[in-house]
Amino acid sequence: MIMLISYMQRSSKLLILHKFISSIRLYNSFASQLSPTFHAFSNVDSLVSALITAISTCSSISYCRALHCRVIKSVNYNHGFIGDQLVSSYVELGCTKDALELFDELPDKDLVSWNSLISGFSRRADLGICLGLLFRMRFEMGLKPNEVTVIPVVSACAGVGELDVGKCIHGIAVKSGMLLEVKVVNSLINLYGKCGCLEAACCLFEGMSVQSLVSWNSMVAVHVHMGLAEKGIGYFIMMRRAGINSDQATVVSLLLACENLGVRKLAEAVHGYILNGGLDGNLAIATALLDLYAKLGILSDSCKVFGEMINPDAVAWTAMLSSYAMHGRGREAIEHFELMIREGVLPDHVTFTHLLCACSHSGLVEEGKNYFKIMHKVYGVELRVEHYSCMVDLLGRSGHLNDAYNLIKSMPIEPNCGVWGALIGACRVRGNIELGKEVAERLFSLDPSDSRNYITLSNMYSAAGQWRDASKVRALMKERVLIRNPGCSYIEHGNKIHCYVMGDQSHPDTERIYNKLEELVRKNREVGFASKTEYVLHDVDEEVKEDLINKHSEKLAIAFGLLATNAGMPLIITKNIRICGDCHGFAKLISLIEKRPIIIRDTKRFHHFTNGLCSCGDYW
DNA sequence: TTAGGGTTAG
Repeated sequence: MIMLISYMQRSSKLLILHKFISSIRLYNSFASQLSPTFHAFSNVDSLVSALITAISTCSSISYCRALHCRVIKSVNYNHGFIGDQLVSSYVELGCTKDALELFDELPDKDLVSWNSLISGFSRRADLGICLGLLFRMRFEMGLKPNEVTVIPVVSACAGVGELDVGKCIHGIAVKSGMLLEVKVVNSLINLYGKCGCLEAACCLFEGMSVQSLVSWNSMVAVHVHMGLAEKGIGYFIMMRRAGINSDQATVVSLLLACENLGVRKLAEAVHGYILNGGLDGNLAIATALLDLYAKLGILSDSCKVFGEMINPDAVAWTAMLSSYAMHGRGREAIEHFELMIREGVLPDHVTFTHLLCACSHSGLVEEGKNYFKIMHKVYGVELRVEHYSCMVDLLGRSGHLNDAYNLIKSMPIEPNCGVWGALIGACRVRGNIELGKEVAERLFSLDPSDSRNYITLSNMYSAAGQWRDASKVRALMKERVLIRNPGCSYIEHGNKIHCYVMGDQSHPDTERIYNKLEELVRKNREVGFASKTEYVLHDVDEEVKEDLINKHSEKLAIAFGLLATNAGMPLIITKNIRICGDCHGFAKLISLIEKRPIIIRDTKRFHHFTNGLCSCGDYW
């Protein structure tokens, strides 16, 4: 209980809850907007029924207000629970203040009224309001929560990762004997799974007398969500063996598992499963598939899936926009966004995150600035911290470091690690050590455990030849027991993922790979390519530097790919960190000399190398 | 009750 109260005190949004609104709002100004069809009803019951249908399906705030006005004029809020329906629609449309004000005005609220409002705020992942309502319902009204109350509250806890609060609700559920209800257990499986307590999730699952399709789906989903794709697929197999038929939620989780594993063969198999089951018309599945193909490097397939969609929604449009952004197609991303607007689909905050990111990746500074300026004014989308991160990246990487810094200083919200991270990244690209050092200090205090901050600063010093400063940062890392993950490159071939680290000799074909690599290095030299040894961030002789750089993991993966696949076949390689500048130049030339398209994905984006050029236009 | 789009740094 103390835990719940402390959470409520932390949530400032609860202030809204305690505001008592006594006067009825003046909705009369909206009366004129009412559809004349409502005047035709002589019987009140039929009018209420028509109004309820209209309210539950209305998609605009102004129309909802107009309907509300009609309700005030003609009927009682309790008639057919029309008041509850209005409250639910206000929440769905994002008018949370209107919803809470109207809710307080409703004369006879029962358990269903409270539950439907809690459920609405749960869908908005607003745990603070959910808990506030739960308390008011329990202690002001004396109503005892039932399963329908508990499930959305648990779901909201899972949504925001509030495990401790979720555990309290779990306790309430146990005391009230709600654990016999399958849906309650399912919501708890989801809570524990999402919060990383897979053991607790499994324990609940095993303890169920009957597991429903949703219970199985939850087990697949939570494992995939935690990065354990193989285990998630394992649950899918067990589910099929238990004779449970999958549905769209299962398939979406399977697609996410494919993304997690990065295996194209598996993705194609799941795509076949989707086509066989006639599930390709499902929008959520098609969106997940589109996104998966983009993340596997096959943008043309993403475009194909998007082209076949009927009435794509904002999520589908955004997934396609993000795919263009990820592949460095800034201009196409902008065209796609403009088309989305012309088609009448409203963009949201995620759409703008990708749009700004697309501008940033392609160096479209003026376009990005313009979208940032109008996103709230024209489209009503609130500026979030991630939008600032994108803008800092856009300004900083294009060389306007001071503008980027000034933007951070002018932020009306607290800049987080993401924003400062974008700035330090730009400092590294632009070689501004002074500012980089200052930003690194901020990052060290904001999150001392993130090894990336130390590595970036150390690499900046190394690139400038300040070896002593670089080693000081490394020593600090060691002192704080922070580990650096080695850079590695992956390439899929023959139902296997082949992984290489720098200087790797573990592959059975090592000798052939190194011979091929030597040949490639020689060919590159013959056409005048000199190794960019400044990318070797170790204080060693020039000769050793050249030897080290020629054994980078992406070069080994390229050599293996050329040996293992037929002439002309594209090579798709994934890296766990950013591609190095020398390897970028190397891949460009190899794509020309060997006549091979090479696609390299680093942590987030793709570089498409064809005929000696890269899709990023060397802007990255 | 489960499921689709999330930027920025190694």
